[in-house]
Amino acid sequence: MKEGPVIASVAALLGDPARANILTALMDGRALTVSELAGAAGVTLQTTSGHLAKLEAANLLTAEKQGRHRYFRLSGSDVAQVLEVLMSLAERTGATRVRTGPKDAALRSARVCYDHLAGERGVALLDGLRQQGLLKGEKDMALTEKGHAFFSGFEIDLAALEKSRRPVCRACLDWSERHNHLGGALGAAILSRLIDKGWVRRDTGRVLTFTCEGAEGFASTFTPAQARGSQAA
Amino acid sequence: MKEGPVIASVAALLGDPARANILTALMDGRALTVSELAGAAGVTLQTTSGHLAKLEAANLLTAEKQGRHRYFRLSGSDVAQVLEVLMSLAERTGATRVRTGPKDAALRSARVCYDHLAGERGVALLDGLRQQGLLKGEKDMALTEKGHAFFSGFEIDLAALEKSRRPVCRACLDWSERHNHLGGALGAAILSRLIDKGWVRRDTGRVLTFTCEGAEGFASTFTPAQARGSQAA
DNA sequence: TGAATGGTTCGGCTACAATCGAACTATGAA
DNA sequence: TTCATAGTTCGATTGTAGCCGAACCATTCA
Repeated sequence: MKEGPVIASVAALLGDPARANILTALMDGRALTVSELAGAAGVTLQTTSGHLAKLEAANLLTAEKQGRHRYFRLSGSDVAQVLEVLMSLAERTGATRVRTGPKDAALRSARVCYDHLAGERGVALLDGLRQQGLLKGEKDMALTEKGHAFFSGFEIDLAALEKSRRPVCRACLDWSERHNHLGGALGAAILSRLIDKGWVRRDTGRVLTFTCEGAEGFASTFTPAQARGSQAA
Repeated sequence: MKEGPVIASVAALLGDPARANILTALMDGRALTVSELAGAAGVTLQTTSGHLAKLEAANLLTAEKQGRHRYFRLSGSDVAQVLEVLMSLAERTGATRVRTGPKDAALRSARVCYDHLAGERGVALLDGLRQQGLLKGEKDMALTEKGHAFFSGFEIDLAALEKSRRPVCRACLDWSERHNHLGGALGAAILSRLIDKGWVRRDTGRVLTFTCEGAEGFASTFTPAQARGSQAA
């Protein structure tokens, strides 16, 4: 049978510190150049190039060339999900060190997971959508009629989303919260809309910052009145 | 920040072939001795001992001594879940080689994931419970009243399950099916009940075999009439 | 054209970690 | 007691993979 080695090869790829840094740097879903990744990984350009070749060969990353740059991104949100699950395990087993710098708190509050919102806010978003009856289902979720109406009001082009081969709604396990948040095409669309509206700002790394009116708007839009009470700054 | 290394250390543990074999051998939730694991890993006893020490230090395994044996088991079902997710990714990215021996098909049909039912049957079980309105919710699922009644009829002591600190219902991503199946205390209890009733037999490894009347009983109990049609042998 | 920037390839160095033989401890059986 | 089985510890070996310096392509800009 030998199924062990199957997971071993991919796990070994994630097991090198430099590569792990590269992958987590890409968890925000953006595409980065080799030099940027070299900076994130803390190794030289040559070394980074070698790592990227391996990751690409294993289909964990995809590359595209633009001018004299090569941009790398995760090959799919499932890669990001594996990373989140691993962080979750690492935390449970206490492999976690130092603990909670100031940035850590920000990460727990709101961060980008590949291309959608994660952290407390991400979980709150999904819960809110469910409580308002806009979304139904468990793993393969779907929008209700009410949900369709809601999102056209929110200026999201659902028809376009449904055309792509990417699932519209997808549950994604949240590393810090241990609940699901909303991924998929809709999750991505919501985040980009939040940014467009100026509700959310993208900091360096994966941290997302809610503006003042953004926090209010978010809460009143997605978090129904009865569900409030635990909304940190 | 350096969060990369956090996942790197645990991923590196999973990345060694011998250790990966050890862990997958333990995925059926049973506790195995050092010698048994040495056999599964294909290395000598000394080497195995070293690996086990590392895995235990990282809290991925727990050990207990019994006479002159030492039994190792996964430290929790979350470890099993990480392994399943990794397999899932390995399959998607095509790290999978040779493909589908006869045993592979059996594994896809029904296998044990830590201590509960996985594979086609596992997914069917969860779907069936939902369709019959016995279970509700998405990630943190819960039994409905109807569900409570149903399982006392099935001779499962729910009160006992609820006393343990382990969650009663837990969604667990299925490696082969890419859907959820039912883990948690209830998932474990159901599987052990299925075995007690003689509906399911545990083969070597993780394969589960349904007896003839077991397959019938399972279908009529958990799979409501309208959901049938795709039940392989 | 030449210069500068972004990436890749090559070769050699280094370090680490997996492995096993052999010696040692502990439990149980005769 | 003595023997046998289960497991650990130690030391030495080995292989491999990460790393970087240096040289080499490729693209853009002047």
